Amino acid sequence: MTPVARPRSRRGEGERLRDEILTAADELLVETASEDAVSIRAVADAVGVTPPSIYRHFPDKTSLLVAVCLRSFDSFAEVMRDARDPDDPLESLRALALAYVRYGLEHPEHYRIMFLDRLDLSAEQYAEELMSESSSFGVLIETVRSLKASGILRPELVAMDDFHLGVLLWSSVHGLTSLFVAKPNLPWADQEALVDGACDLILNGVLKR
Amino acid sequence: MTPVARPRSRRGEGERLRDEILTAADELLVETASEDAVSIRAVADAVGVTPPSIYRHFPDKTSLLVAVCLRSFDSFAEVMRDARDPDDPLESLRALALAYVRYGLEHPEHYRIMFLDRLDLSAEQYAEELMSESSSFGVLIETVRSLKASGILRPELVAMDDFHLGVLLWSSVHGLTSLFVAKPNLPWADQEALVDGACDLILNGVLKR
DNA sequence: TGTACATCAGTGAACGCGCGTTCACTGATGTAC
DNA sequence: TGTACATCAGTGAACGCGCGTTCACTGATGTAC
Repeated sequence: MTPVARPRSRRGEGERLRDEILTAADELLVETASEDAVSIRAVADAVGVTPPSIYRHFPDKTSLLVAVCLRSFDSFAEVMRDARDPDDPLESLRALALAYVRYGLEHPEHYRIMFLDRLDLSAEQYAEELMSESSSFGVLIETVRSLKASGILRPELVAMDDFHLGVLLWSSVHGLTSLFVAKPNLPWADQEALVDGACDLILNGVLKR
Repeated sequence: MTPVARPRSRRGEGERLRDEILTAADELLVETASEDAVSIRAVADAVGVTPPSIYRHFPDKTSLLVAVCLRSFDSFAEVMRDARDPDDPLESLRALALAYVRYGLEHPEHYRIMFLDRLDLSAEQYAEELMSESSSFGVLIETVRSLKASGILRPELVAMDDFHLGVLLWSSVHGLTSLFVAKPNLPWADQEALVDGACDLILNGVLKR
């Protein structure tokens, strides 16, 4: 509402606005806790620019949201990379699981657009995301390989495709996280204990007898 | 668009419209595969009635959606009740898991409004839903109790709160299901194999060594 | 060094749309006398 | 048996809103000569 003074970018620095738009969209998402509140007009307002300016950088609203989503993937992947323990694959798995759930609880709106909402990337975009070593899934796959190599996994799992096993582990933590994020009114009682329980369940399901 | 002829209900049968509204909203949800398409106006149109008529039966749009959601809970619970095997708790667990994922894949829009979307019931509504023996969660809890009684579970799990253990099992299948439903473009390769893998993981995590 | 000009970042006004919701109403139907 | 009337199911028209998007434009800025 209150117009923000924003100086026009210098010639050749037009791309700066693109970044400001993404940042504003992201902040809007977090502050309003609602994807619906991230409208072209609201973003333009937040940046201090008129709506048509957005179209100079994004062909339509969906592209803007996808860009916000890709940004989230990056920051989420960074959290995952920081969480892993390169020396101990089992410890790494546990640490990743805990960091994963924590990220969801601390950034519910980001978690939503990445993993819960209707907003779906193209198969190609996903393929690229999954293949990248530095992506969150890449970090998981790396851990899967270390686990296999360490010889502590059940043999059926060692024989399993990396991607396949990665998805199973992912979905195990995603289940609890997405329920927490999507249905905060459910009487969870003790979320932390549930997370611990989920970790134990995964580890017990995964380790050799 | 084409006006549907709908005769006015007789005196005292006004409640019939309420049912027609819910059915129309449900069909709209399924046909358009989009919660956004379920607007007061679209529902009124589908029933063959003017928008203000909706307000005779629902105070606002959210109440209508909640009613649709509660209906979904009922039909989903019926599927779960039919899936269980009263004689074999372990078989029951596996059957529930398979039926659960299948339901999600076959009714993605219902799955969405029940477990993925922003639409959140009140804590009281959830408590009632969870407490009911005939609800889907009630069926799960019943299976949890049989499992505990059968003596095949790991002792830590037997010591665990029923609700707690129920949530863990629930979240295990919800993880995969919600990913399938929310992100159909992800290159899943073989969904069925993943479901089998998830079941095995759960059973291995849950059974005595 | 000065100036004409192309380029570029952004504007202002408007488009048509569908939405949730409110309001005063109408007209068929069952009921009381 | 006939009629006045209250009730009830639903209507018609309108409200104000915010949305995505398009269009022709403006005016500052760097550059070529």
